[in-house]
Amino acid sequence: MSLETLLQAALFLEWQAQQQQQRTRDENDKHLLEQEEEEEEEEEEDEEEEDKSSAARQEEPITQVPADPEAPPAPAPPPPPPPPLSAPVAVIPLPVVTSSPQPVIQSSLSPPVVQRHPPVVSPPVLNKEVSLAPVIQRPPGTVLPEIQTSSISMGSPKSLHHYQAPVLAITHHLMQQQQPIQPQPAALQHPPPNTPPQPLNTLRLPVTDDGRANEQRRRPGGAGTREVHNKLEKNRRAHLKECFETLKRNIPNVDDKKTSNLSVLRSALRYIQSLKRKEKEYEHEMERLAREKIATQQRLADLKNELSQWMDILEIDRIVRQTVQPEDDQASTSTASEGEDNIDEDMDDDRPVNALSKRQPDLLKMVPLSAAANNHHSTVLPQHVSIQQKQTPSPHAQPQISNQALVPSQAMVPAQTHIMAASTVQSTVIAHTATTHASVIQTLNHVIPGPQTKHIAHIAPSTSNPVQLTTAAQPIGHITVHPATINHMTHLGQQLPIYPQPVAVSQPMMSHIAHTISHPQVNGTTNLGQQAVLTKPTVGTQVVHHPQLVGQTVLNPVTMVTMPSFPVSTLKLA
DNA sequence: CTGTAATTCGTACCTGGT
DNA sequence: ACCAGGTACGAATTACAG
Repeated sequence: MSLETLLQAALFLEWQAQQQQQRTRDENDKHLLEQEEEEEEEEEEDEEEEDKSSAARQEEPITQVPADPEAPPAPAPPPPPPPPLSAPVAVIPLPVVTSSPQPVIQSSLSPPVVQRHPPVVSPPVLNKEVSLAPVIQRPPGTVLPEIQTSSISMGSPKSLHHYQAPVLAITHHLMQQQQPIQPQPAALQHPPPNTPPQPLNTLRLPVTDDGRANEQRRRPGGAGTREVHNKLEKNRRAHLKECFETLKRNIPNVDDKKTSNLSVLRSALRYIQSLKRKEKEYEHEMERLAREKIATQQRLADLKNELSQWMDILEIDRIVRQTVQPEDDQASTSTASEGEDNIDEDMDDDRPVNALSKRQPDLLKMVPLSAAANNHHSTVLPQHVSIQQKQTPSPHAQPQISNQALVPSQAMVPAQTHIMAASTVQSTVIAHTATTHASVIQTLNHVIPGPQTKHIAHIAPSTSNPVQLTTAAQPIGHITVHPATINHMTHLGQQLPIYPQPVAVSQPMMSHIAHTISHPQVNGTTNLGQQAVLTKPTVGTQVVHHPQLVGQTVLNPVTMVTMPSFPVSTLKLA
């Protein structure tokens, strides 16, 4: 009794020790298992392909199996049940069962006993408790060597570490090794009564011959190697089982129960196929998104190009507008300044001319008539004036420039002059570029061309190189930009070079300018330069404050800057 | 409907062969 | 180390008698 208890206690302690070791190994093994899962999945793909074919094969056979002659073998087992005759076998264990001190080990050991030798314990009279009895009652003399051998074999880290088998499997195996001993006493006492159901294979040898079996087990290369082999095989099965469990855990929607290894493999196959389908779908989606991205980028590039082209067009328009502005400004200026009071102002504009012609016939004489006759612009100005004044319809066709530039009012703005119409709202500075300058001169030429109108004979600095206008008329007077004008201009562009020298302006022009710059809207008094001195023309410019314009906003102020040698003459007509 | 025997299925084990 | 054949067991299912 004491030896048995000591033996069981030792086994239990050993089991605990191994369990602790295994716990430490399991942590490391988890990583390996995870790696193995991947390997297994790959393997399973191959296996499953075979399974598919085999499954298809098996499914058919399954239905056919009942008809197969294999059915007879199944009924063959019935013979085994009949042999329940070994009642005496159970007689011995019975007293021992009551003395079994540790039922825990009994429960773990009991199944193998029944498995290994069902014929021996098979008698229906005996319950499992009866069959358990031999386990506890095994003779110590035989058990100890078994434990030693088993413990040695189990102690080898090679086998344990190799398969990472669960502790239970190992311990179970360890205890199973004790089992062959159990039947031995029974076998010794009771020769195998039911040999027919279980064929006389090698398993019988250790059972039947106690001493010889032990010798064979210990004998290298003999039957003793079977134990080691069984153990390794058991570890292998345990490993395989662990892998299946791991695989099962990684498959979604798989019942923990009712899942055989075969079903696990099938579900894994389905899962892998579904993953592959999803992968393809995602690849297609990525391709689509990539194409969409490329198309979007292309569209963006096109829009950028279009935008840049539009910017260029706008820039060109701006430049064109600036070049054309003088004409428009000139026209609009006159319109703005004379629009509302065109009746009166026009009369004023005309009157001075007439007055001028009357008062200073000499000046009129100075204007060459041939120039007026040859220059087609001579016909323009009257037309222009007539349009502005709305008094006399244009007898002749308007020149191209005047078509665009000479816009009398908003009501008469044609569709093609929308740019100028928009620009008339704000004050405009005629840029000081050469082209602008030329255009300014040209515009002035158009607007104030000839001697017939006697509006302007010459606008040019009074220096040695004056800018000669087409009319080549004698300067009527000199004008420098009024400080107010410059003041008004400076806020638009302070860096604009102000032409310091006086400019010769005809009387009507001077009158017009004087009228405009003296408008209450332009009331700057800052003296920006010594050159900015307004000198009244000698011809006597009339400065008229139109009552209707007082306090009103001039819609289209114009600033013209005149430069000397290339100069941009700035004349602000506010 | 219930209890029991028979059957099936899945799993574990042993063993020999490769 | 792996595999296949054979064996055995437990659980679940099915068939059947009472």
